[in-house]
This record gives sequence, structure tokens and C-alpha cells, in this order.
Amino acid sequence: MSNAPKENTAVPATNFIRNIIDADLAAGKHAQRHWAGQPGIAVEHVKGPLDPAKIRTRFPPEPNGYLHFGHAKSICLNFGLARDYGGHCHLRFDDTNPEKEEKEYVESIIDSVKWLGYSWESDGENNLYFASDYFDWMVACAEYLIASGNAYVDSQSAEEMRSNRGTLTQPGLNSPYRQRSAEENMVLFRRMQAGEFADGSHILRAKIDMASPNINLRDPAIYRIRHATHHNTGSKWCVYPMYTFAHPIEDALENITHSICTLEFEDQRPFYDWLLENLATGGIIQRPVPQQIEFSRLNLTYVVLSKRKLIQLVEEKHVSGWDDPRMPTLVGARRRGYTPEGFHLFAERIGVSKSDSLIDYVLFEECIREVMNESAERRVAVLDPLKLIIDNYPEDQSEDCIVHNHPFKPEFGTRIMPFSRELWIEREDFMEEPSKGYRRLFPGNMARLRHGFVVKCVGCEKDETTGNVIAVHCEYMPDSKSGTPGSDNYKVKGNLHWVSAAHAYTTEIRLYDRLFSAAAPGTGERNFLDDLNPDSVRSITAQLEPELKNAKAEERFQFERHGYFVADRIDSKDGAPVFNRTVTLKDSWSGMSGK
RNA sequence: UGGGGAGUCGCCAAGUUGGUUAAGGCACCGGAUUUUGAUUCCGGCAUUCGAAGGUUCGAAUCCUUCUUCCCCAGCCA
Repeated sequence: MSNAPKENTAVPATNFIRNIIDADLAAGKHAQRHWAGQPGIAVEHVKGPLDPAKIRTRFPPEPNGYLHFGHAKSICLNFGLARDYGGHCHLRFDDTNPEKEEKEYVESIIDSVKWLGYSWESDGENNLYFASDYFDWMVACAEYLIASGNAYVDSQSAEEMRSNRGTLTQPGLNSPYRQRSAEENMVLFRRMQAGEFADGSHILRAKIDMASPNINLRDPAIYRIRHATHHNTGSKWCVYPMYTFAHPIEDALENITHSICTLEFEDQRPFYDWLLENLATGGIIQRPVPQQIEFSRLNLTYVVLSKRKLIQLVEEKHVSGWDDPRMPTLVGARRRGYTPEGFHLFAERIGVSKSDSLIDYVLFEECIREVMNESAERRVAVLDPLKLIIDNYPEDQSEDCIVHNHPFKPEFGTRIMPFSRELWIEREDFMEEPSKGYRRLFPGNMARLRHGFVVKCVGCEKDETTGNVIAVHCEYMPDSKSGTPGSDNYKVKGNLHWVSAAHAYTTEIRLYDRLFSAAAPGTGERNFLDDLNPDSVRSITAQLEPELKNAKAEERFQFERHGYFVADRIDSKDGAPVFNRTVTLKDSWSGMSGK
């Protein structure tokens, strides 16, 4: 088998984040951090040995929805960096808002990260964390800020705060409560914690600069009152930290070295640094403090990734659910048949940068094909069946054809396909009046029934009323059987796939196409729903080779000349699989349809 | 008219202390092989780095001006 792909000799991908890490490592920036074996404040960590992890990154989803392709980019980045640099990547649930988060999402996120092939357990560490487990420390940090005069309790209403924040071009106004003493602030914050106040009546703010040109520095809210039940802490707390405040502390407690997030948090970085510098000065956390690094989020053509829009697709039933194979969620991708390895390749190929990008979906599809071309066994499926009758083949006879499971991987073995007088072939593989360049079946032409015999087309039968072709007739060449001596004496251009009608496994196949027909759904004034592709799924009844009856849920195959398919993990039964088309094969023949 | 970012081939993206003909991938276009019109292979594909000036023997890399796009005024993350 000579056409195996050559080894990938491409230079390893580099990017600005790797450059930063390379420089940090060369400078020994993080070499002196201690690690207590678990997250903690400085006094805990210093008791531990030097951190064995060269770097620590983290993937910090809020458990308020399902993971999508954008998260996959971040997951591959963070876990990939940790793997490549001898570090650890933590999976951390950023669950600081009790009203939006649910356990259901936690489970799904864990499943999806595992499915992508990553683990937060290694070297005796289990780095799965919940920000909500740090609430005691966060309160302590807040109280330190109060004690050091860097935070105060504001008693303005949300509306007053907003109007006093100023605008993009005008500075804000100091709150009338800004000058409260540290003692008074401490008492008030303790009473907030004790549940003495109603939601919204008071709020803890960092005391920075109401005139800052960076609005995030205009005394940002850091702790709010929320009388709500939290998925993890139940009703233990009635005050919850804001992301702005919580995230840097989570990173510091976990010894994160490189805190990688998306571009919209860039304006947040000065506060990130301000907070951590304060806490390090107070001896609460170790130095050096974590560094926030921002990269551009993933945008894909023909796809929407905003949570709001995905929810709308599900709730308004434009799709069957979060795991609909057309959804850009990871649960959807899994059902569709996309592979973790495909995501890895994709993440590697798209790279990481700070420029806003819109990646062509075909790039993703090509990654999937590339992975599946290597790994998927080949099978035969006739999607649009037309009867082929071999006139000179005995009616009551059948014979075995031995077929390789993979064209360039002999180790994948062989299987048997029964051949008989009546076969199913693809309707588009016959043309009574062939178009230019057509090399399949037409009266007088010879073609090979792949893995079987060469046949010569002798005519067709038509429905008398509709004029549709209902059967094609051929004569076969008994000495042309694939794998037998002399079979190559027949030089034919056309190669068609087929399934013995008497032996076929008849089942449902779902042909998926892109969910949206516009490259950028909902651009401008358009509603993204107006760009929904009306033909994004088509369910058909197909004739498959008998071997496919034994396919297990989630088994992937290449259906030759069609594409890659997966046995649906939800709807397949033992001995009765149904298939989803993951992606078509590339096709440079313009006459081929069915895409 | 505030602040923070980004503009290198159709789509991504290397390059960043200025130094020979501007990596690589995807797409695309040839051509070879092929019992998948798939795969594989071979070849082609930016005199130019948002624009205009300037510095220099020499600039995508430095300076100036201009321009386009993205983000920020939640007690969301």
C-alpha cells in the first residue's frame, strides 16, 4: 500500500502565548512558587514543596450552559500548553453566580472535557475545582481590602451607581458612601454576610478611581448580596463575589501561572493586577502573581456560538436539543460523529492570536476528514438505491467478495460482502444519456462493481407512466472478480459501490448539512434565524452492506464515495444501528450530487 | 470627541533586539498515480506586509500622520 500519507514534518506551531511562556521559563519566573498540593493562600502553600508543575493553566467555565466549539479551542489551548510544558491544567468551575448555575451543566462539562481527551488528574493531583469552594478565602480577601482602606460598602441603589459611573467620555462621581471608615465598612460587610440586608441594598466596592478612563477601574463592584440557593454551597452564603474579584483570587489560590482568557477581558487586566498586587503585598497570596493573557475567541463561518442564540435555537425547537448533531455544542459534535482528534488538529491549525478572525468551516471539516481517513474503516452504503440486475448471473446464486477494511491499512483486516444477481446501486451511478466525462453506467459502457466484477450495461427498465428508471440491466464478466488473477485485464474508468439486495441491511440515515446557509448568520439587521438552512437535515432509508448491522453506537465509518458516518449514540439499538452523516468526502466531480 | 486591542495571499498564521528571493496550513489551479471522480504524490499560488510620508546602505519589523475593524458605561461571566 504505497499511498500512505507521509509523516507530518511541519514545524511545530508557535504563538505569542508560547513565546511568553518560553521567556518566563527561561527567566525562571515561576520556579520559586510553593505548592501545598491543593489550592490555598500563601501560608498554606509555603508549607509545601516547590511546585512540581512548570506552569499551571486552567479552563474555567461557568456551569450555566453546554460547551461549544469556542470552548474546545480554549480547552485544547490550556490543556495542550500544560501538556507541552510539563505543567498542569485545572478544570475549574467559575460558579460565583448562584442564580445561573446548575449541576446538570457541571456533569455535561466534565463529560465534554473528558471526551476531548483531557484529564485534570495526573502526578497524584486531582485538579478539579469549584470557585465556590473558595468563598471563605474570598471573604477574607475582601475584608483585607476593607481593612487596608481599599474597599468600601456602598449603599447606593444599582440605578444610582450606574448614573454616577459616568460615561465613556465623562468621569464618574464619587459615591456619598465612599468615605466610610474601615471599621464601619467592616461592620456593614459582616452584616451583609449575616443576611441582615436585602438583595441590592448594599454592595462592596473596590476603592480605586471614579475618574479612571478605564471604566472597570471606577470602583468596581466586588461582592453583592444574593439570597439564593447555590448548586454547590446551598444556602450557606448570601453574599457572592463578582467575576472581576473572584477570578484573580481563584487563579492565585490555584498557583495558576498563565491565566488565559478571551479578548473582551483585556480591560479587566488592570484590575486583575491591582487586586493581586494588593493581596500579595498583604502576604495573602504568593509572588509572582498569575499573569492574565488574552487571545481572540473562535468565530466560524455558518455557525453561531453565542449562548443567547444557542439557547434560542433549542427553546424555539429549531433543533432537537443541545445535542442535536447540527448544534455547535460538544455534545452535538459528538453525536454528529466529529472526533476529539479532529478538534485537536483544528485547534493546532487555527493557531492562537489577538486578531479577530472568522475561520472557514471547511477548515474544520478538513481536519475531521484527515483524522477519519486514517482511522475509519470503510463500508458500503447505497443512499439512493436503484436496482441493478445482472442478466447473466444465476438467480439463486450468491458468492462472497473479500473486501479490505482500509485501503492503506492492511492491519485493519478484511470482511465479506455477498454478491448476487440483484444489487442496489446509487441512482446517480446510471445515466441513460451520459453527460460529458461521465464514466459510470450507461448503455454500452463498462464499469467495475468495486470489490466485485466488471459489468457492461445493456439497458434499463422504466416506469411506464412516470418514465423513471426503475432498474438497470448489466452483464458481468465472470473472469473479472477483484482479487483474482487477470481481474485487472479490464481497464475501466468507472467504479461503483453496490449492495446485494437480498442481503442488505435497510436502515435510517440522517444526512446533515450546515445549520445556517449564510456564512455570517444574522449579519447587520438580519435575524440569524432567517439564515437557517431549511435543508440542514434529511432523513433517508438506505441499503447498507450486511456487516453494518453489527455496528455499535458511536462507531465511525467511511461509507465509500459518500463520506464519514457514525452510528448514532442515542437512537441506535444493538443489531439495529441508525447512522448520521458526519461530513462528506471531497468531490471534484461536479456531477456528483447528494451534498 | 475617553480607554483598551487588532489590521501580513480568498481564510487562518509565523515573523517581533531592522539584514539575503515574506514560513506553514486550509482553499484554489494545473499534472501523475488510483478497483473510493476519495486518498497519496509533484508543481503553481503575496516584488509585498491597512494607507501615506520619513529614518537607514537596508524596514512587515523604527518614527510620524491617517484609516478600518473589535471590546468596555451588569449588583453577568
